Amino acid sequence: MSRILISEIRNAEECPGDVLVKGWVRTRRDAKAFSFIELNDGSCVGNLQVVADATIPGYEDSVLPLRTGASVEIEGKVVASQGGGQKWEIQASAVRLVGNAEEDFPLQKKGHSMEFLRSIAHLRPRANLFGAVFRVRSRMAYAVHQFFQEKAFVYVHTPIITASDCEGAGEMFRVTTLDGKELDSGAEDFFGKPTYLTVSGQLEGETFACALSNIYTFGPTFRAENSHTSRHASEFWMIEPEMAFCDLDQDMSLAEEMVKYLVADALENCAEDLGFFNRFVDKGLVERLEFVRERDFARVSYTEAVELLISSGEKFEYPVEYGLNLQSEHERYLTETHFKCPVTVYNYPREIKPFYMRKNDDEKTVAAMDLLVPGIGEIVGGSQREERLDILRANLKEHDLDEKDYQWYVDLRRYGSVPHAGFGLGFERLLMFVTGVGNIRDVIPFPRVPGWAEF
RNA sequence: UCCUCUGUAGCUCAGCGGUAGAGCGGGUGGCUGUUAACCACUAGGUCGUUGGUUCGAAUCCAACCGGAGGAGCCA
Repeated sequence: MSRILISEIRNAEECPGDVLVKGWVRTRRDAKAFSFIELNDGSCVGNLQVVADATIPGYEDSVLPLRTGASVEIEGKVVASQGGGQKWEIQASAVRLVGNAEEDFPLQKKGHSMEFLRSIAHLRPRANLFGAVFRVRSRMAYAVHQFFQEKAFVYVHTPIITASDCEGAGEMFRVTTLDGKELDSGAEDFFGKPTYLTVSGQLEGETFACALSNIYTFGPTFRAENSHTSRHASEFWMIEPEMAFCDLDQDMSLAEEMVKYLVADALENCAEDLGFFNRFVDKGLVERLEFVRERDFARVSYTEAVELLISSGEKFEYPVEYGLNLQSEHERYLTETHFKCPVTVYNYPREIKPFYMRKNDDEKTVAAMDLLVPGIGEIVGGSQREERLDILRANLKEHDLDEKDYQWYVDLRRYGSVPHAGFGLGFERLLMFVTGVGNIRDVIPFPRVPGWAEF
C-alpha cells in the first residue's frame, strides 16, 4: 500500500477506505481498551485522529510508549468519526513506531512564545503555526514565478557575490578568503578586489532588461546593517522585476497588480492556513486580504502626501516637511489611518534618493515610488531609471561616485538606451502581510539577524 | 548605533528584603469515545553573570552578557 497524505484524507468527500499514513504524533490519549493518536504529516494544519485498539499487533510496543513528537507508520481503515471535531478518523490495523521522541521533546501541547520557538528553529516547523507559514511561503514563491511567467518575464539569476559596493545602499558583508589580513585593498584576495554579498540585483537586472525587455530576479539578498526591528533580517529574499520601455506609471501598476495577484493566490490556495492565522494570529487577516484583493490602491505624490500629513492635525514625533524622508509613523498614518488601504507614494525629492533614479521635468523630484501596506509599511520600493547619459553622469558626480566603478552601467546609456523601470519587493515582508505574522524572523526558516546565525 | 522593557524549574509565569512557588511538560498509578482530556502521587531550580548595600538579596544598586519592542536605514 502506498502512503497517502493526511490533507488528502481530511479533504476527502468520499471515504478513502484502507490507507497507509506516516507522520509525527502530536498527542496520545489512552482509554481502557484503545488509544487515540493525533497524527500530523505537515501536509495541512489539521491532524488525523487515529483509533488504535488494544488488540492490534504491537499495541504494547508501538502505541503505549508513543510520546509527542514520535514518528509512526499507521495502516488502517478510514471511517466516519464518532466524535465531533473531525469528519474522518482511522481505525488502525497496525501501528509501527519508527522513531520515538525522547522525554524532553520541547514542543508541548500548549502555546509557546515565539522567542522560544526561534531558539528551536530545527523543530518549530512541527508546530502548527510554522507548518502553515512555510506552506504559504512555498506557495507564494510559486505564485511569484507564475505571475511573471504568465507575463513572459524572463527569470534572471543575478550574482550573489558582487564587487559593486554601490548604490549608497546598506552596509555590505565582505566576502573574502583572506581571514583578516590585507582586507582593505583586496588586491591579494580571491577575486583580486574587494567583494561583497549582494544587496540588490537591480543594476545587473537592468542590463538584462535592456536586452530581454522584461525580466525579474528572485533570490537571496544580504544587508549588514545592525538593525534590530521586527521587519529587518540580514539575509532575506527579494523579487526585482525590471522592464524596458517602461515608465513610472506602468511600474507602479505592475507593483500593485503583483501584490493583488499574490494576495488573491493565497486566498485561493492557502485558505486553510490563512484560516489558522485568522484564528490565532490576526483576527482581521482574511477580511483585510479580501479588501486588498477587491479594492484599488491609493496613489499620491510625495508632495501631496506631505501636505496631507501636515493638514491632518495629527501629532507626529518627527517633523513633516517637504524634503525630509517620510518616517515610519508617517507611512503608517497614510496607509493605516488616512487611506486604510495600500498606498503608493511617488515622485520623491531628488536629494533623498539614489543616483540611478530618473530626474523628473520639475528638476526637483525623481520618478521613485514606495508601496506601503497597513501593518508593515514599505513593501515595495522602485523607480524609473535614469536612461539619459549626461544626466546619469551628472548624478554620479553629485553623489560622489566614481564613474569608473559604474562603467558597464553607464554603457547601457551609450548603446541603445531606453526608458526603463523596476522595483524591489521584499518577499518576507509580503509573507508577513499575507500571514499576519508580526516578526520577519518567523517567516524565514532559519533567520539571520545581527548576533544570530544559528543552525 | 540610540531609546524602552525584560532575564526565577524543560516551557509559560507568580514571588519583589527574611530559608524557592503554580500550571503545563516528564515519570508512576487510576479513570474515561477522547480531542490543549481528566484525577492522584512524584522527580526537577547555585532565581543570567560579576561585584556592591544589608544581620540577611530572586527581591535594592552598578557593570556586563542574553532576549524582546521601537527609532534610524531599508525590502
